[in-house]
Amino acid sequence: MAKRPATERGRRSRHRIVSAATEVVATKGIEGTSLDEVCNRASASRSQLYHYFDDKADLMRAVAEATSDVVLDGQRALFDGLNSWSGFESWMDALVQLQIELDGRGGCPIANLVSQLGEHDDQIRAALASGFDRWEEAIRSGLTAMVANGELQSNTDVAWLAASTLASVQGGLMLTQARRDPLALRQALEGALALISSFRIDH
Amino acid sequence: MAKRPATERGRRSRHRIVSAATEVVATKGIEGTSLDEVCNRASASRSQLYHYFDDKADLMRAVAEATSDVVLDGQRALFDGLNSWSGFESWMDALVQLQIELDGRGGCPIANLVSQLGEHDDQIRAALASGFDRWEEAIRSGLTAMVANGELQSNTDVAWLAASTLASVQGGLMLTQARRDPLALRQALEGALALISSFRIDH
DNA sequence: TCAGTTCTGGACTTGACAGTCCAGTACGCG
DNA sequence: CGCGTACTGGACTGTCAAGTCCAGAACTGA
Repeated sequence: MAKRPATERGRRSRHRIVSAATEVVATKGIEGTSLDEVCNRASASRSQLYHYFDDKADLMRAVAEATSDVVLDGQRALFDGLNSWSGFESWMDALVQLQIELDGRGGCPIANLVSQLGEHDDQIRAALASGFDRWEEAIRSGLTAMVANGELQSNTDVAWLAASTLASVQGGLMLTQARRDPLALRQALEGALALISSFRIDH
Repeated sequence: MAKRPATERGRRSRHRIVSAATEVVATKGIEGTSLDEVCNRASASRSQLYHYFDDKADLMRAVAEATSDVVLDGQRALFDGLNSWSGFESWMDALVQLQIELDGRGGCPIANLVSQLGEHDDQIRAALASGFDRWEEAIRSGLTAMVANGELQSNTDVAWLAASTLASVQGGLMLTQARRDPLALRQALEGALALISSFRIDH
């Protein structure tokens, strides 16, 4: 049975393993990740890994949560600006800019895990879905603020608009990954922005 | 070296293998697919497989092409109707309906392969990208027809609108797969439809 | 019919990986 | 200090998958 670490040293060991596994999985996928490689990268041994995790699937659950956290934490500052039109523009520009720097490689780490799981592990799927939920919630709360401060019409269906916007992000990333061309993401986000703008109030 | 089949029997054998592999990959993913299982399902032996394909990666290239074909052929009839507003509605309804029947499972088979490959095999990636290109082209050509027959404004940027629409489809499928809830796809497609409708000409 | 090619069967080799085991070391606490 | 618990090292095992090999069957065309 997997043990929660009880000491500071144990916590650090577990964290090293999860971080290493998250990195390897991000580049090689779940099935392509061997526990040997994780252990090497984490400077840990097999028994340490099996001390903290039941098996590979258990480790992958931790990886799924860590991946969601990394993706969302990386946008935290931008999320805070989503309560204005220019904040949305900044957020989307940053997403496109990142893809340009990555040369269209990688896609969305959360989405990659969803695809790789297939319909295999329901717990992991739920963890990833919760990552999407938090992402959508950040968008929705920004839109709600824009309704409140009079930038968007008061009858705007923010839940729907947030869901649709996140879908544009995800689809744009997928197409960009397939084509190695950030243009697809840009087009998708311009679409999302145009849709939001149709609810804008002119001043 | 992989041989193209020279006889009818050979063509049938090769086709059986590709079809079996495509099915297995669709449910278990690339890494989760063993050649033994493919051979069993195709009622073929290992040497048959290696007679027609260099190695697993070579087989997966064929699977990627077959997967794109299956996905696009399944929408062929609906694509033909994309030259009208109601055709778009029918197409999107069919996509949502399919996800309802599948209980939100599976996602887009092309997208799944893109994610699973990571940045591993460039030939396969290109084959999948070409699948997306054909898909986008079908949408674009429908939009172009709608401009021509006066349903959309003549200055509509159909290339952008098609790209954005396909992104909504893909993102909607991804979120639906993660959440096991077709609502996400519906919301995404309603967003895409609302964007298209903003270029509509009232009659 | 008969030679040459295409195709097929399945055993075999090799390597990699998940998971086990147990002995040993560090740490916390009385 | 010394006892018990938390943690660590790394060798070991069993399983499974990719890819090889070669003999033999089926087909083709003359």
